[in-house]
Formats: sequence, C-alpha cells, structure tokens
Amino acid sequence: MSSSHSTHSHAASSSTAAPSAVRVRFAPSPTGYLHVGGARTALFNWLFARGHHGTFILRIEDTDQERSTLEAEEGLLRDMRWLGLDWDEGPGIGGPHGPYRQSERLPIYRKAVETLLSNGSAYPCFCSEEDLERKRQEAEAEHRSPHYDGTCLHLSPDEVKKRLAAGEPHVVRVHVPGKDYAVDDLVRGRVEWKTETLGDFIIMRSNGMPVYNFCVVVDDADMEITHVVRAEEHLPNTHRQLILYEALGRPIPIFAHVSLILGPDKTKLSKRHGATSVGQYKDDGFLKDAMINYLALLGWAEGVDREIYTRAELAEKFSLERINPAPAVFDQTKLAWMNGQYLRSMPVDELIKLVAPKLKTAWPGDSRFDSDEFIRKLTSLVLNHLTTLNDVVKEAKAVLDDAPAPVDEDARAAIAVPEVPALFTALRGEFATCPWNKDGFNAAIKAAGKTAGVKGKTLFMPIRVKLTGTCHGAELVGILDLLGREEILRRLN
RNA sequence: GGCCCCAUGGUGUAACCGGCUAACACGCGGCCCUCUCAAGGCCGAGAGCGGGGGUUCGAGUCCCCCUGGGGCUACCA
Repeated sequence: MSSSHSTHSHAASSSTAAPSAVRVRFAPSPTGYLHVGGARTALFNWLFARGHHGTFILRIEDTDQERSTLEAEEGLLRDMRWLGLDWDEGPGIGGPHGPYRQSERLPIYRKAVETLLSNGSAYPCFCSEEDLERKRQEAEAEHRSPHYDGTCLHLSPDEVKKRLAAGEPHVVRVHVPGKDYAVDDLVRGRVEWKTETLGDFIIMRSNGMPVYNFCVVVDDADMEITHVVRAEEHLPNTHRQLILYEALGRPIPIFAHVSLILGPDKTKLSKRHGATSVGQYKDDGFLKDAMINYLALLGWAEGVDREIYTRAELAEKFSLERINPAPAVFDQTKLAWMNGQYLRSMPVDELIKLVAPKLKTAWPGDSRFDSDEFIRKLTSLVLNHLTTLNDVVKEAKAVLDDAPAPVDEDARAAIAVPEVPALFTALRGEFATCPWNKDGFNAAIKAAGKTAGVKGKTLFMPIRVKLTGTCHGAELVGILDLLGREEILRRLN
C-alpha cells in the first residue's frame, strides 16, 4: 500500500489559510559556538516569525549529555542576542510551553513514550547491542537492508511483562507502519519515502534517555510549532518524524529545509575555511546588521535587484518559498563589502561608540581618547579605509604613531626631491602661524609650495611622507587637523 | 551499499505557471574624481545555464538517464 501521507499542499502553505498564528523555533544543541550556518537558520526563523507577527521560540537540544555544555549554551545565547535575534519563548524568558531545555523535559518524553507504548505504536526491545551488531553484519553480508528484524515485536505480552518485571534492560522502538510517507517541503517541494527504507527505530535508550528524533517531535508538537525551518541535514529524519507525529496523534507542521553553507572549496563550511563562528565575526569587528543582511542573502533573494535591507525590511519581504534549495558558498569578500557599506552609512555617533573601546584598548592611558571629538575626527578621517571596526586601530596607528622613515621606494623617491628642504622650511613658518583649520592648511601649503617652487603631487607627497612615512593614506588636511599644530611642527623637524 | 537533496559566470542570486543579445551584486580590469590610497561614479571582461537524450514552433525553465557534489542511514544532534 502506498497511500501518500501529507497534510499540506504547496498552495495551502505559509501565508494563506493558516488560521493559527505562526510559531517557529530555532533548536540548537549546545555542543559548540554559534556557527554561521546555524545563525542563518535562526535568522530565517526569526524573519519569518517577525514578518508574520508570529512567535519565535528558542529551544536548547541538550539530550546528548556527553557533548552538551552550559558554557556552549551561554555562548549561543550571547551570540543570538548580539545578532539581535530575540526570542519570545525560551531560556531566560520562559513561556507557556516550557521548559525550553530538553534536559529538563524528561518527564514529558517519558509520558509520550507511555502513550505510544499503550496505543500499540511502540514496544520494548530487549535485544542486546551485540546481537544487533551481529545481525547488522549478517544482513550486510547477505546484501539485505540492515534494519531491525522485529524480534521483540513478536514477543508475547506475557513474556514482555515478565522480562520488564525482571528489570531486563531494554530500549523502546516505534513500529513503523507499512505505508509510504511524503512531505511537501516549502523549499524542496514534495519528498517521498518508501516504507521499506526504514526499520523500527529506537525512541528511548536503555538508560531511559529519549532520542533526538523523538524529542523534536514531542517538543514541536507540544510547543505547537507551525513551521519547522531547519537545516537540510534533517530532511531524511523527517520520515521518522512523520511517523511519530502520526503515532502521537498530533498535527504535522509545515517543513522548510534550508541547504547547507559551504566553504570556498564547496565542502561543508568548517574551521579550516577561516572564521565560522558568529562570535569570531563579532570579535573581528563586523557589524551585526551587516552580518544579518549578508546572511539573509545567502540562499534567499527577494527577486529584485537589491542588496541592502534593514532587518525590518527583511522581515517584511522574507518568504520561505523563495529560499534557494542549492547549497551556498560563504563569501567573506562580499561580507567585507557589506560591512563597509554599513560602516559608512551608519550615524557617526553610533560608530564612535563602537570604535572608542577598541582605541582605548590599543592606546591605554592616552588622554586624547578621552575626547569624543577627537575620536570622531579620527574615525571620520579613516572611515573610507575601513572594512571592519577593528581596522580603525590599524588605520589610526598609521596617522597617530610617530612617522617612520619612508617605508618603501615610492616614499623615498617622493621625499628625495631637491626642493624639499626649502619646502619644509617654508611650511614650518606657515604652519606656525596659519589658522588651524582646513582653509588655513590649504593656504599654508599653497604658499609654501610657491616659495619652494613645487605644486601638485610634488608638493603634497613629501609632506605626506614626512608626516606618515608613506605615500598612501587619509586626506592630508584631515591629518593636520587631527594631530594639531604642535605635533605637526615636531614631525616636520 | 540503500535512501534523500542539490546543480545558472570565480562567488551570492534573478529570469513569473517555457518565448529576449541570460539580469543584478561581490570580486576582477579600465576610466573619472583626486596630493596618494581608500571611498564614490562610469564602462568593461566573465555563464549560453553539469553532460546526454527527449517533449515542444520554441527549454536554463517540463520529462528521462548519466555525472558530479552533499546529507541521512547511531542506544549523535
């Protein structure tokens, strides 16, 4: 029998009917930092919730006691907060469907297991791991699918009772119905599974801990999740989950499986490709809004020629149906460009708030940084050279630190002009008295150039090199203004 | 091995339920602006849509096969 089992058609999907309000969740397992892939999944959920006046839930999937740590959980929450992906229900907030940490929901899972046991869709299995392993190998040798053979399914009720009473160790398995399943995935379309591809699977370990595939279903059902938006790696699991929803008698949510994020070599993005954690990007000086904007465009597009969106605009335009099913390569170069765009369009007051602590750390005790005005001038001066917030330190060093000797051949050449001594002499005189503003500088430089008989590049370059050691950098008059008369005269000597 | 997903320039994407010299952005090259670099503006080079068969007057868009990636197949999540 191959009756397809699906409760949602593509057409009836997201926005239309949906009498119940949207409820989505991001369910990371706290086994490490927040990965950009996870962040993007969280973002898609968040955007969908915000765009539909729905509820965004954060749930911690920590049933793997071996690998989960509190530290990782805290890191996850911190990075989520930094990105501004605020949740309506979850850790630190609570909500009507708590607790939101799976390790605290054990009684709920046990009760669900009881339900399945008593309605006949699950049964205890006493087979030992060794037996199972042996059977698996036999099956493989004979080229049969290595599925559970159903030994314990056929135990008599009396025997089950007896062995249970004797305290024999056992797991709980779900009996897989003999029919096919299908789901209409919002990003992938219809996906089908034949019944013979799956054997009776475990939902509760012999130590009494429920298994992931079971917990998600119990939780998603209990938390009344309407749309499950998650990574593609969970797509094959959906087969088991459909069976569990059915066994539990709970409505099946709408699914949307988002593709993976790859590194430049097209393999799954990992540490060896460089920074992969959101926290790392934060520390490297990326702006959260740029990060959000970039991530949103990784696998999603509105369909118009546009790159820059505020998060409110993203929430408004975002739709699950327009997510690209193909995996996407994480392009740091484009992220860098995006960050520059945000840096330059950000109100300066906001920018200097972010930049000030970095400068104060780099120049501890330097009183110049007590002045917001100084930081503002400095930041504006180097703004066009910034890719990240952290670049401000590097750029500031170039103008603030004592000018080194000419750093390269071009610099040496620029200053090795015969008129240069005369130019500097004239310049010292002009700078000693000129009004200390841009008009004053320009007049002074022009006058000194006239005296020494140079103009244009041969006038500006020697000054630049003398003051900063290099031919490249920020606007010269801006540097003069920033450093002040005294410092400039000192460097000119 | 079995099952499932994916496939447009170097990268991210667009091209409505088939109809254009395949569009936009990043990156790249050039020009302009300019004391330089950067930023910004303009112009340009990059794909004939993984390959092969179909269907059709017409296919990147539909169907089949293949190839190549990836995922799942755990008493991991």
